Amino acid sequence: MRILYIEDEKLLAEAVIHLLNKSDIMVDWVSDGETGLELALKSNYDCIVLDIMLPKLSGIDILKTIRDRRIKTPVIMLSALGEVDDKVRGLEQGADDYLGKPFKAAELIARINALCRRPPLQATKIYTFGDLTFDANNRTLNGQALTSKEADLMEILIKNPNQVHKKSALLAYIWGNEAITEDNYVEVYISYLRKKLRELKSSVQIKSLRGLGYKLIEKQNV
Amino acid sequence: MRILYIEDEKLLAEAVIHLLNKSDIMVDWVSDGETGLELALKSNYDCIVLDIMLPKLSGIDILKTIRDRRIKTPVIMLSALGEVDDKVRGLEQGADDYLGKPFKAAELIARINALCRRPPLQATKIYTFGDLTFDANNRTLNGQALTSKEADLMEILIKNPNQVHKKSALLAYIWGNEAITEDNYVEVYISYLRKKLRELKSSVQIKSLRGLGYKLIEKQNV
DNA sequence: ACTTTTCTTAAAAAATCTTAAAAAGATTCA
DNA sequence: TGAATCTTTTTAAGATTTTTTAAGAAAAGT
Repeated sequence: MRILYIEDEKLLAEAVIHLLNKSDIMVDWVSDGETGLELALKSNYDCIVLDIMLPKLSGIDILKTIRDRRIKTPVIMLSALGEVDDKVRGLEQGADDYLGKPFKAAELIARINALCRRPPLQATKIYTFGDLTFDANNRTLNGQALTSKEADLMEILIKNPNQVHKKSALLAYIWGNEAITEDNYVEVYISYLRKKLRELKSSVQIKSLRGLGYKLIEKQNV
Repeated sequence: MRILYIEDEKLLAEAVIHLLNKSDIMVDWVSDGETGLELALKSNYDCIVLDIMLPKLSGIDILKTIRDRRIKTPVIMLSALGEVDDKVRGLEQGADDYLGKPFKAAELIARINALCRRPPLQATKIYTFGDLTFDANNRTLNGQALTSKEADLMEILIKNPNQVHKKSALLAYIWGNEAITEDNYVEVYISYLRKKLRELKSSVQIKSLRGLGYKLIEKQNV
């Protein structure tokens, strides 16, 4: 999602942009009305967040112009609390929502999401191999819950089954290459996973290759 | 829509009422401050239009009293043009809008409509999952009132049940990650919600995924 | 047979979760 | 205004689960 944010207070803008980015909202920020209007007319945003007090061209004027041009992008107006006339004029002019300053970023995010009707999306990360289904979001293996480290390990193995994963690579990936020399971490968790595979009576197993590493295979294969 | 109109100039009032009625706005008119205040406190209007110069009790006093009583009905103040002090005082006291006399009825109608227009966010937001019904407008869960933080949390969970919500995400969403590092807030409120779910004897429960977050599930599921 | 590597497990340590309850802050009502 | 009540924030003491550690058993290679 991409929004246009027209705001002249630099510090506020930076803070807000940072938080919006964290919520997967890309922000184009401009600090004066003229540039803002130009972008609003030219580009295709999912939403426009518009401060009312702006240099060169007021938020109300921008709103009026884009609505005159039949651009229906949702607009959220911002203004200092108490500037009642602005609020009224904004809504009359076709703003979709209004937020008084100061506001919580969380509320702005909620309103942007509400206006854009974007269901908070989460990529489904589900992998299968043989009779195994690993759900990386829920950290379950055929429904059975895994701990985080177990899940980390299973995710690597099942993403590339039938392929050897070096112990050092697994270690680096899961424990972060903090100069840990303890291969035993990996061995312990491989052991835990094997136990769970046995419990599930899976046809899949973890094969170890001495001196090399591990790979996920189906029992009949070698 | 029904409004209260407090105005001592009979001729003006009659003209205005006539025009408002034409726009489907029902008007209760009183001509003195005391009666006006009484009605404002007792009845439930969509909006109050309040002249400042009134016999017995001034508009400002009325406004102050009803705001002290936490009545949030939108108020539009009227006063002779140029009485800037009145305007300022009115807005300070919590008026939502201000109109100088003489005014055009059309403008008053526009402002009444603007103030009473429900922001698009408040469209009925009712979510259900299992035997739960959460009303995000009233912030009730199966009729039981939730506090605002509880409601924030429940709203996220029930919007996407059976899906893991990371603790950091919940924190960011509800507390607006303002440098708060206390994950414990989320834990505390999860605990409150669980207690209420128990009280409701709901078949829905909040499952925690250690190190990940929480999700709403039906008891039989895993 | 001997060395090295890997496997398994128990239990210690650390991290995380759950609750209760105190403290602080708001709101309501007389 | 001030007492009473409700809500939110903070703190903290267990529970519970996960991770780490460590040591002996098993397997593989030479």
